[in-house]
Amino acid sequence: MATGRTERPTQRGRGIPEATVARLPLYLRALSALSERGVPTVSSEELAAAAGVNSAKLRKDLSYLGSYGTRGVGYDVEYLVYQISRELGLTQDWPVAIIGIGNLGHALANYGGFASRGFRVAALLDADRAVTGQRIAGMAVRHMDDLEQIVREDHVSIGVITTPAPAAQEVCDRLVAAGITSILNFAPTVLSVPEGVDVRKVDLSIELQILAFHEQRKSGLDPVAGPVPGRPSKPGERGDLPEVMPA
Amino acid sequence: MATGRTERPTQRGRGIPEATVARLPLYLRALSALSERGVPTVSSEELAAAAGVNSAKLRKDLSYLGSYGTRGVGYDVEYLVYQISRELGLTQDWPVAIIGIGNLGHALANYGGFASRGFRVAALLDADRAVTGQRIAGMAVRHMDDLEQIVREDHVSIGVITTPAPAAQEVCDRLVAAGITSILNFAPTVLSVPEGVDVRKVDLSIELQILAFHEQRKSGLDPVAGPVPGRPSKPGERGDLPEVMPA
DNA sequence: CCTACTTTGTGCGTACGTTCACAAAAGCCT
DNA sequence: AGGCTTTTGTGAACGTACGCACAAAGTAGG
Ligand SMILES: NC(=O)c1ccc[n+]([C@@H]2O[C@H](COP(=O)([O-])OP(=O)(O)OC[C@H]3O[C@@H](n4cnc5c(N)ncnc54)[C@H](O)[C@@H]3O)[C@@H](O)[C@H]2O)c1
Ligand SMILES: NC(=O)c1ccc[n+]([C@@H]2O[C@H](COP(=O)([O-])OP(=O)(O)OC[C@H]3O[C@@H](n4cnc5c(N)ncnc54)[C@H](O)[C@@H]3O)[C@@H](O)[C@H]2O)c1
Repeated sequence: MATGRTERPTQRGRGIPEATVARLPLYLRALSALSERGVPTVSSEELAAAAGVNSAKLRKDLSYLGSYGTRGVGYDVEYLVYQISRELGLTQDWPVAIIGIGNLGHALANYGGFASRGFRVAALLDADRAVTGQRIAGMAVRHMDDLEQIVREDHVSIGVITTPAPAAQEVCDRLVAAGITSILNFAPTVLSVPEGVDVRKVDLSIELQILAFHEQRKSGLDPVAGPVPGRPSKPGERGDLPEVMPA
Repeated sequence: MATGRTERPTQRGRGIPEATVARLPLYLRALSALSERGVPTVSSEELAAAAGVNSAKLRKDLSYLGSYGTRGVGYDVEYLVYQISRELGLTQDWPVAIIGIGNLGHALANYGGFASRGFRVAALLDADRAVTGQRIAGMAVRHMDDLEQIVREDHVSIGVITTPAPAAQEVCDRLVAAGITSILNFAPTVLSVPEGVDVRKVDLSIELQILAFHEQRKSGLDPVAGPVPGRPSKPGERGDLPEVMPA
């Protein structure tokens, strides 16, 4: 999962738990599908199944938003779509800027799924003059020189970083300086940002490594005990590894 | 964060907490950078800073792997790189198949960062005959007809789904039937899989929605309270839609 | 109106994750 | 060798998350 530093001990007063916030989009998606099929109401059991979660969890999550269900009946689909959208801030428009129009930036720029939920690609930016000026998905790639102006004029508040890792921190700093307070980072680096700026990351490599970990477990063999690169080795050492044998 | 269904109550005995597993790749990346710079040892404080976590957490995480540090000194970089790699299963090769070579599949296929950690793109697959046969990154796109054979012959154990959402479950089922037990899903759908198969998802749209939620909070205004679409309302009816006015 | 049934909203026990804080271990210097 | 410094490894306290199970609230039918 791409988990970023959006975490806080959990907000005060009216705060919705972070774990819940992360699931709301899931519910919203399931509800949208129901809505399109013209389904008027849905029970927590059905909705939970569609979202792939436990129904008690779903009910608790929804209860943070308010008491929007009807006992004996379920939830009104349209009404709940609206409430969740509102809570997530999707009733307003969020202009997004994509920085680094290479392989990945290209794919994102061409991606239609963005617009669907109030996220609008407002600008594509790159530092390479061989790239700037190109038109992608009907939009000209602008040069990084124009960053500050673009952010200001288009009220961009979300930046997506798809530059190579070594450039990411620098780009991030510029985005922050330009006034952006939410960043989605695809570069495999830890970004450091001042208080008040949220960073979330999407890291393919980490996801694969987590899968590999479990895959290895499944294949029975414990973490391959093999020739170990000599321990830091003080004086004396135990040479080899644990040597766990699972029967 | 893309969080998938890799969760389990936590393994028995020798089990490493899921949260820890998710951070190991982060430590590994930081350590690799240190290793390249020729740094021989690192303290938990330094490594934690590089990975963007609390040092106590880092030490506890590492302690699950074993007692690999030296008090008063820190951790031997090379040794720790090896231990984490081994634990994650990166000392072996993981052939990966990418299914759905469109915008995103293309970008992934061209991406070099894969190979770096033992993940090898073994096959590119698509259902569209206009796509199959094309060469991408020196590799021919194969047709879905060959899926089972490819999985068998190349020992593919990890599948990456980059098809449109409506096709994802069907593709997933075929992957599972072919023997794949780890799936990374980029399509915005909940996949259902049998016990024993791990699915992790990467969902851009969810990440943006989480950012929007926090962004909205930061902009002061609570979730725009405005004229609400008439509550579900018993009998029939429900008024009209949102009509939010953000002042 | 009253009874039977459905489904929400939530209290509560449990498990999991994070952080503090410190004893114990190791190196270093005299 | 002993004392001083550094830094690990972990016990314990706290906070967050999960899911069961059930009362309360609603619908439906007579
Ligand atoms: N391609 C993938 O499938 C993939 C997958 C996972 C992660 N990533 C990560 O995403 C990032 C982009 O990957 P990619 O394959 O698109 O790389 P790429 O090299 O194709 O594209 C990077 C783009 O960023 C631009 N750039 C470089 N420095 C810049 C700067 N300082 N300011 C603005 N733009 C700058 C370059 O001109 C280039 O157009 C990398 O960090 C990569 O590790 C990519
Ligand atoms: N492009 C992005 O930046 C982006 C971002 C986030 C999520 N996604 C998601 O990733 C997925 C792919 O996006 P995309 O933009 O690459 O779409 P795309 O339409 O460009 O590519 C999809 C590819 O999948 C192939 N395909 C369709 N049905 C198939 C099947 N049954 N078996 C095998 N192959 C099949 C198609 O032939 C096509 O080549 C979508 O689910 C999308 O929502 C894309």
